[in-house]
Amino acid sequence: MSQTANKPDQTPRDTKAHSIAAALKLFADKGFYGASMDRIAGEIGVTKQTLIHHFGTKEKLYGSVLQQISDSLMEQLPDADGALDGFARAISQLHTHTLAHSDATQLLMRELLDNRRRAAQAGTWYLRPFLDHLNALLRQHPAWAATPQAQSAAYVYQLLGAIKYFAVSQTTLAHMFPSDEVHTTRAAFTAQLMRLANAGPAPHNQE
Amino acid sequence: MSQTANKPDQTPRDTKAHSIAAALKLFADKGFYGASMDRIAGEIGVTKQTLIHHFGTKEKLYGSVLQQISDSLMEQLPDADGALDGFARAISQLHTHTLAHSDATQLLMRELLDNRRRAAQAGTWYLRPFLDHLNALLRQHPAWAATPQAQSAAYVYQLLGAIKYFAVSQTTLAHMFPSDEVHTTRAAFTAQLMRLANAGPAPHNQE
DNA sequence: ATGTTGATCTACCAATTGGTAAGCCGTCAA
DNA sequence: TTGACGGCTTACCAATTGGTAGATCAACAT
Repeated sequence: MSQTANKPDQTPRDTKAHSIAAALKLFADKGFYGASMDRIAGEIGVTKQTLIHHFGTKEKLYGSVLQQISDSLMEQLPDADGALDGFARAISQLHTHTLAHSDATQLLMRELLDNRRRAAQAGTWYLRPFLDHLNALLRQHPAWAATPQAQSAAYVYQLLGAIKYFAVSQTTLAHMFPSDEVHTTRAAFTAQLMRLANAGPAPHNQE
Repeated sequence: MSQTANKPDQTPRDTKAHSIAAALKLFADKGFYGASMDRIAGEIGVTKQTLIHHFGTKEKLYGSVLQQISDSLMEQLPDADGALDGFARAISQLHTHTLAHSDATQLLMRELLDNRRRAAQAGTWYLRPFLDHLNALLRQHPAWAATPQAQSAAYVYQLLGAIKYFAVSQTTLAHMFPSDEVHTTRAAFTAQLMRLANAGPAPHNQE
């Protein structure tokens, strides 16, 4: 901070990437309204106007963050020609290794909460490509494709549900009960839930 | 709007209740930062200063909202001397009939996301009494009390998880896949998950 | 040298934020 | 009647919000 005027000491082009990273962290931490342009810019040592220069508006910056998350998820999706076992395992790992521990998860949860308002009425539902791709993948697996839309919806339901379910409970529980036993129990329950999710669509059951 | 000066046309004392109701709705919809005092006040036809007069500060208004939710949940908790079956069913109904469809759920989800920051550092974790009570209840049920803290934590984990899991997925899925099949599948999966939750702490399993 | 372009800055701006100060006006007890 | 009090108001306030306008500076092609 407090440079003379310009700062050629760092690669100029990755300011955009730095901005998105900082915005991701702050949006995830404080939400859309809670994170100000000044704060985000200050986090990477530039002024708010630099962000505006690169992204135009706050909404578009937010959109860029979500877009990057969506792209990242897309890249991690397994190929369509893989076996069902490998496919399920890849999805599971995508969740366990990426979604469960990242700021992106927190932001996605916030986005899902705000979804109906901002994303829907703005006409841009950034996770759509990811979900469509997932849908297309599932459609090619006969074992899941009895009713393609329903199956993919159910799967997305489980996936997104798991994202929220795991991530929030993790921090919340750790705050409420700083004990190791909690994690043991949680791990067991998690395993059971994953088994349930991997078992495919829910069968009929009484009551 | 545009009254002369006072407005004795409505009971004066329930302005506080109206304020909390309006604040609940707006906080749930837009989050803490997204809901302004002016907006909340305008929603019930008073000025922002009226809210400040009653609650002191925005944080305290937010706290009052959470407090009321917590109290409401407390009231719906079953008695400690009931049978385990009835207890589990009461909790299940508390979720199904109250939490799954209310603004309170949305607000609680936001609160859980913000929890670490605001509630924790402010020293007021408003759900604490509710959780403590739930903990005490579970402690009195030997079937659950092998490791009381872990069991209650696991149960709270399931309960809070279910809150988020159901509510968010409901609106999100409905937006993504406006189909009836989705709800059918979801209902079946929900039933299975509830069965799992009602079965008590997760047993060990391979992998 | 000379333009051009793009990244960044320093001013500003109107609007909105949460909050203070002081007063008005009913109700109700004395 | 009087006076205290609580509910609610109209001013204000400093700070912060997202965003605009214009200038500076480096890089790079001509």
